[in-house]
Amino acid sequence: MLTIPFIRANSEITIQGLTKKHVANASEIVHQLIAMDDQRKSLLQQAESALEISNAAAKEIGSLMQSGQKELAEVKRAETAALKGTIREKEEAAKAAEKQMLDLLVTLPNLPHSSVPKGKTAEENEVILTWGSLPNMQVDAQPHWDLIKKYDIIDFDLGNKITGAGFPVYKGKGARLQRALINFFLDEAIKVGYYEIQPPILINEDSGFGTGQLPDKEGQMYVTKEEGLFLIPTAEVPITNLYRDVIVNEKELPIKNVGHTPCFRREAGSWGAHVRGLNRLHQFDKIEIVQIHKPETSYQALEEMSLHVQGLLQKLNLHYRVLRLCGGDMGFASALTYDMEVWSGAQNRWLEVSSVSNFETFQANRLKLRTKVDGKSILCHTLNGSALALPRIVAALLENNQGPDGIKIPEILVPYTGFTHIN
RNA sequence: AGAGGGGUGUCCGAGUGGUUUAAGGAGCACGCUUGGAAAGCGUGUGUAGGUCUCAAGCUUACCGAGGGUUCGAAUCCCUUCCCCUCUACCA
Repeated sequence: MLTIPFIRANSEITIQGLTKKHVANASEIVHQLIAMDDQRKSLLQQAESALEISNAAAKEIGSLMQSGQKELAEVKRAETAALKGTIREKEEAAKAAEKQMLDLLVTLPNLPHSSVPKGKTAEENEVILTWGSLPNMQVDAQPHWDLIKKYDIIDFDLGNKITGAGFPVYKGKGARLQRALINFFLDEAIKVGYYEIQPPILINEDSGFGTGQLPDKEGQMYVTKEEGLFLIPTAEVPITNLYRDVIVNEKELPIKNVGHTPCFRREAGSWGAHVRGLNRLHQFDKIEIVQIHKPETSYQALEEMSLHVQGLLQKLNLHYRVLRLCGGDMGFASALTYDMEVWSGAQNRWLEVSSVSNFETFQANRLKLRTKVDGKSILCHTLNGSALALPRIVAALLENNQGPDGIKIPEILVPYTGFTHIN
């Protein structure tokens, strides 16, 4: 969430930023917000000055009662009783004005970083680097949805039976490959200083608000019927919310956390030709890295996180590219996002496997996540990234490494899997 | 899940309708003292909003959260969350 003082002081920058993110009527909205804030302030002042009078009178009545001057106290009481209505009225009006303003404010996305390219669709994302080269594919190379059947390692039909579409069952070497990837990714993160967290995978409404899923995107999350808890769409939500309503000691920054969780996405309405097999699921596993920084170090951290993710892909010897997302393709809360895509040899297309973002103060403002610098409390910057999401990595590994003697496991994973081939 | 007891500032802890402007203690910071330190003494010590050119000051809210009663609520009432003890259940 953007802050009102920022918007007031930088209304032109705000309008330009929102326009880059393709918010319609940005200028109108910004001016409306400022007017609403003026209204809120004025009402608040009126309520507070009435309260001040009433507080003073109450105190006076108190001391009159104590000294036995009951009659004088009664007179005073009758006088102040009349104030009650005014106070209530003004307070309610101020609260309503504030709510109206916040309701509008929460609908605004974060402002993009200056390096974010203009553009509306995924085609306009900027490719900033490509690593490796196209895998040598045999002529009859099969897509992963055929390979998983051939080797009986991932079973969609069983998933359909026990749950529904998009909930695969991993079996035998398929299950062990999952476990190997999870441990590999966690170990690599821990090696470079991340602290492992195992969070709950159900979260409450406050947490959903804190990281920007609520209000608005509840349609993308599963909810429990009795408690109204949400199944997490990513570990970002619980791990970042660990710091909700926290003033972090400056010395503890930066904070670097990593966690593995299953992720649940309803993906309502997004099924189609390009989402076969492991390309898009309702439940999948992901290792997420989360960092909390002082403002001046967050962009350096973003680059470091991007390099960490790239290092994982290089160790797995996957041909990949890095994109800088354009204004229209970026997430709601992000100021700058890099997407990593791996080449899927049999589908002949790039698959997004990671998204690394700096949210600057956007989440921190919702979370009330602050630190103190020179005695003043300031909002922290939050960042996160997938390092990595499993299904599309599995898809690419299966497709790119298939051969006559089965699927070759990348060397670095063999100590984790305990086998060299799936066959 | 049932019965009972709780939730107060950085921490401990007092406080059941009116100088509470949240006592007292500890911690922390600064100062005095000291050869240096400790002890001692003194001062300060939260968050958010408003007012203000800045600062100071003034002011409003905050005693788990939300609502209510009252001229006045940490204190009374309602709702809700969390913690502890016992019982039940369970991995």
